[in-house]
Amino acid sequence: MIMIYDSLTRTKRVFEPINPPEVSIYVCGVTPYAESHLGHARPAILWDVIKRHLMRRGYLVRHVQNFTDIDDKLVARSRDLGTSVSSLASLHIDEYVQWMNQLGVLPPDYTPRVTENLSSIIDFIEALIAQNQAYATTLGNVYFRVDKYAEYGRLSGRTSDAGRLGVRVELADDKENPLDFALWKAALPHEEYFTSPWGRGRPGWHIECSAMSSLYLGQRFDLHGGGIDLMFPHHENELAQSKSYFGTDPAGCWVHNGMITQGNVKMSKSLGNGTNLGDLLNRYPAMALRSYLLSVQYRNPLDFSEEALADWTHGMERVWQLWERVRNVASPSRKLGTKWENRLASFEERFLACLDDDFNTARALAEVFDLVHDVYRGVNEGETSTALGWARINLQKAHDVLGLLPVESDRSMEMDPLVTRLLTWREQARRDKNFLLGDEIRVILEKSGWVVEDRSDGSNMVTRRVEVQDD
RNA sequence: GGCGACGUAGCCAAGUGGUAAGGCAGGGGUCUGCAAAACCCCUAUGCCCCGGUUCGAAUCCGGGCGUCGCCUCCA
Repeated sequence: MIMIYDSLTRTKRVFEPINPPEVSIYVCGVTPYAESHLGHARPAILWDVIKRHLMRRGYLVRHVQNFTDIDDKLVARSRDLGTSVSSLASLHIDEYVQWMNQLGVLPPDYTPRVTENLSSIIDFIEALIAQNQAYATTLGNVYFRVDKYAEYGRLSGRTSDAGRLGVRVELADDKENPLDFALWKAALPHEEYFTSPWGRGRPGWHIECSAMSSLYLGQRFDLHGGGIDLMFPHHENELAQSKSYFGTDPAGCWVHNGMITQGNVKMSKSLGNGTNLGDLLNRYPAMALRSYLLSVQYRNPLDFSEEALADWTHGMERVWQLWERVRNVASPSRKLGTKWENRLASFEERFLACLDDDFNTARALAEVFDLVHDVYRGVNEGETSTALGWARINLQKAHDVLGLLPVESDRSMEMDPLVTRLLTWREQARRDKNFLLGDEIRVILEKSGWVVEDRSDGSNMVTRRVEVQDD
């Protein structure tokens, strides 16, 4: 039984898919007018975990995440840069896809772009006009008629009292009501445009999601995701559009993730205070970053600090170290009946139960650390092969859903031939008991970022040091 | 001003009525040529403050104080 918190009803409820065993998911993606920052990785990783967990629980998942590849910011920025909207969007989409790939995020089944779905969007708008739920103006704009939609404000908890809702809403000359929002915006003479029954222009921000979610998933789908900052106005408007058109709630459950802040200030592209993902991925193992974002329950805000990330990475290194030791060991063959073994045998049950409860990845990760502890308890009792066998099985199971073990791209730290030579030289020195020389070589390697650790069996392990940037 | 979150050890963070998960840092050990790593043990009589409900509250209710998000593009 999976429990999920629904932002619309503000309750945690048992998840019951509309059409089991299928689960349909629509997540609001990014507007690729600038580089993605850490905040964009949170929903991507969250939904990746949700998807993997649902699949582990036997569901067939269909996952759609859009790209808003046309909007005011893209138009403005591409003009500033002297490039086209589509090439600016493609640049940032490609980068986003590459970073998500590094973070182990499985690609959504569909990643529709607004510019590739204009006919569906225009059809949707025409239908709303036909229902008298929207109106076109002489300026070539089309607006949604909020007054005609009684439930406006249901999702965000705002009343449709214009005096409150419209305090800071920009008044447009051709709106009947300041609360009305654009479904189609007329292009200015110098702007890129698409043609429509209302003239040259582009879709409003919210209509794309109503059109594309229904196109790819149907009038009703199971889960709708996005950042909490999208709840109003974006999701409120989207709900209004879809409910008006179809007469039913589009989503069975609305799932909103909390914001990532830095120094308690929200990261945002417009503020320019976002921590660049590419930079972080260069300096930390991708799985450290991924698991760090999962170390806080998704609805809570996550205040990012480099120090916290570095601390978290140290903790994860213990898990990775155990994985290195067990990745090729055999499955346990004997049944001992000890307490630690029983816990190892029931690990997955507890692990999945954590995720069943509103995808509590923080608790699931705590189970992983407990798992490490239980394994060593077995090792310390002399039952090494049984304990390590369980470690391999359980770490793999945790990894399958959470994604936390090193991937090949992380391990691609090909050593410089010079580093290899130094290591060989140092080994010879140690064999000759020339520890003074050996230590000197270790210092040299450390200065160039390679940490050498000697093991008790005579071998050694070389790792690249995680660099914590000062300030 | 309206709507909504949150405040748990030095730091990060779970926990929605039953007597404080987990991680980092810190202290003490084991192991090691040394070092590091790894492993073991220890570390909040208390959960922002004040009242209340209850046999029992970090958890529920009321009132404070503080922080943040949304109301404008935003994951």
